[in-house]
This record gives sequence, structure tokens and C-alpha cells, in this order.
Amino acid sequence: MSLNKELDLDQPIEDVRHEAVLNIVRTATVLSMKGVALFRRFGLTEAQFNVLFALKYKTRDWTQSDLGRRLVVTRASVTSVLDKLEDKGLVKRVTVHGNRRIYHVILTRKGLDLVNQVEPLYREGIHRVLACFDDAQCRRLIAQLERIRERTSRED
Amino acid sequence: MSLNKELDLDQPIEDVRHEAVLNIVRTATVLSMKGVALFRRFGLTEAQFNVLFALKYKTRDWTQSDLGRRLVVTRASVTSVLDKLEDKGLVKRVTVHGNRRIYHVILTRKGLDLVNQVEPLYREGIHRVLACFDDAQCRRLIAQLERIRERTSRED
DNA sequence: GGGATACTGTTAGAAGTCAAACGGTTTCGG
DNA sequence: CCGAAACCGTTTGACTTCTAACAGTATCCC
Repeated sequence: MSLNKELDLDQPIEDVRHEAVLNIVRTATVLSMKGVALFRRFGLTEAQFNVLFALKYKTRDWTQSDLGRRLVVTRASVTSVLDKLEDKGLVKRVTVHGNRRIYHVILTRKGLDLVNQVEPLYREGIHRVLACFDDAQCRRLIAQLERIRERTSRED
Repeated sequence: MSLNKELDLDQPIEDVRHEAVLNIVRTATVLSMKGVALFRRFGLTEAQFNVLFALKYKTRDWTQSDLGRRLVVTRASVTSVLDKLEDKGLVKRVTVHGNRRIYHVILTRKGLDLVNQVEPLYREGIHRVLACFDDAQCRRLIAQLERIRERTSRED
């Protein structure tokens, strides 16, 4: 449904670029809320799932800073989310010999089991939502979004 | 830049639909942060700007619930943002004769002046970011995103 | 009329986000 | 070798968001 209908706007958005931006943001929100509803069934928040999911697929040790770079959040945010996950016993901070500043973050057995339980439903949801797009269409969409990010980041 | 490079992933995302979803969310975040940086120069948060902007273009009186529907946030969120804006004198809650439950929300002179000051920079930013897209491309992108939202919302 | 129902705005509490500041550690350069 | 600079994780404080519950009003229907 168009944003004009969806938001029941008195007067339609006249600027097509503005409408495009609002559509991107709105779509991201809708997708995100879909995820939130799923994760919630497993007692997780979106941020918490993102951490577990990222940790599952890492191929080398990650510090909290690494995790922050990967998830594009600040170190402060990582600290707060890890505290919650550690309380639940899903994740562990491991001290590192030879560098007392950092921790390595690892999934516990319980954390791995949980992410393995959620992940198939997560992937399934994504495929349902994008079922009407073939691979080429997806790649075209991705390329467009990359171009937008490129222009947004450049000219800081 | 591709997400694989941008996030410096050890192993690339293999699922193109997953990559598409991550791209949408990431692009929305980048656009949003661009806005945050702009609004900040005027002492506003994104949520606060969104309220001012919506109020500027309303054509009839809006209650707080109306505003929530328009911005797709809960009534509780509206209350909290309006409290801040009212403290700054940018917005006013007006009691309504004949219905003691509701307020009508209006811009003050100061609020209108401020939004008029920010809006051109906001629009300019959007146009810079999407300058490489012609109108037809924008409309195609919008149509794609609408289809995704459609599928996401259906099958609640 | 009067009770049940629905709606409105607020509050409380949980969670995430960021920026900024701080204290410990490394690292680097002179 | 030692001070300066960089880095790392944490804390604090501000802000947004949500859900859930609440109290006050309106509305609807019998």
C-alpha cells in the first residue's frame, strides 16, 4: 500500500525523492517489527538476536569493539546488550592473555542452541517476505540501496 | 559500498534475500543518522522534527492519537515527545470544547519558525542523496518497497 | 437513564541508542 | 625509558520506543 494511503495523509507527498526516503525508512521499520515479534517468542530482543546471530558466524575471535563494528553500534551499546545476554547465560566474556583491556565474546552452548532454534524461522520469514522477488531483482534493489548509502556517506 | 565490505564480513552473505533485507535496514539507518546530525544543529531530535514537520502540513486539527497514527508511533511515545516540545515552547496542547478527553496539537509561532528554518536543509539533503535517481527510478524503487511491506503485513 | 464498552492521554518500567567522560592498558616516539 | 597518544570497556545521562495498566470521558445499547 502506498504511504499516502497507509498514513492516510491529507495531502499526498508531492516530492518523489522524499517519498522514496520515507518508503525506505518505513519498510525497514516494518521488517524490523516483524523480527521483533519473532524474537520475542524466544525471550529475545532484536539487538540480542543480532548479537547471537553475528557470533554464530564469526570465523575468528571478536572483541566487543569488533562486535560493535559488525553491528554498527557503539561500544556503549555493546556493553549494555552483552550484560543482558550474559545474565541469561547465552554469551560469555572471556579474558584474553596478553591484553588486559579486551574480552573475547563467545556463545555459550545455551546461546548456540537458542540461535539455532530461531534462525530457521528468521530465514523463512525473510524468504516469505521477498518471495515475489527473483535473485536478479534482489541484486538490483541491493545495488540501488548501495548507491544511496554511498551518496549519503560521501559528503559527510 | 557492499555490506560485505562495509561490515568487513569474514564470509560474504550467501543469501541474496537476506542481503536485501539487511540493505534496506542499513540504508534506513544511514539516512536516519544523516537526519539526526542535521536536526541536532537546531537542538532537535529526529522524533521532535517529525512532529513539527507533520504539524506544519496538517490541514485539519489533530489530536495526539492522530499524530501517533500519522507518525506510526504509540500514544505513549507521542506524549513523551510532546512534553519535550512543549517545554521548549515549540508546540501547544489546546483543550477542545465538547470533548474533555482530547487535546488538539498546534505549532507555536516559534515552532513554525524553527521548522521553516530546518525544512529547506532537510529537503536539500534528500535531493542530494537521491540526485542520481530520476523520477521514474524513484517510483520504481517505491513500488518495490510497497510490495515488500504488503507481503510483510499480510500473513500478520 | 444507566451500565458496558470503547477511546484518550498519562504513567511506569524495560530496553536500546547515542555522546561524553573516565580509568585502565597498550603502543608509539623521542 | 618514559611521557603522549591511542585504544578498550564501562558508566552516566538524555532520548526514543514499546507494552501494560490506569483514570477519566464518550458512546452505545438495552
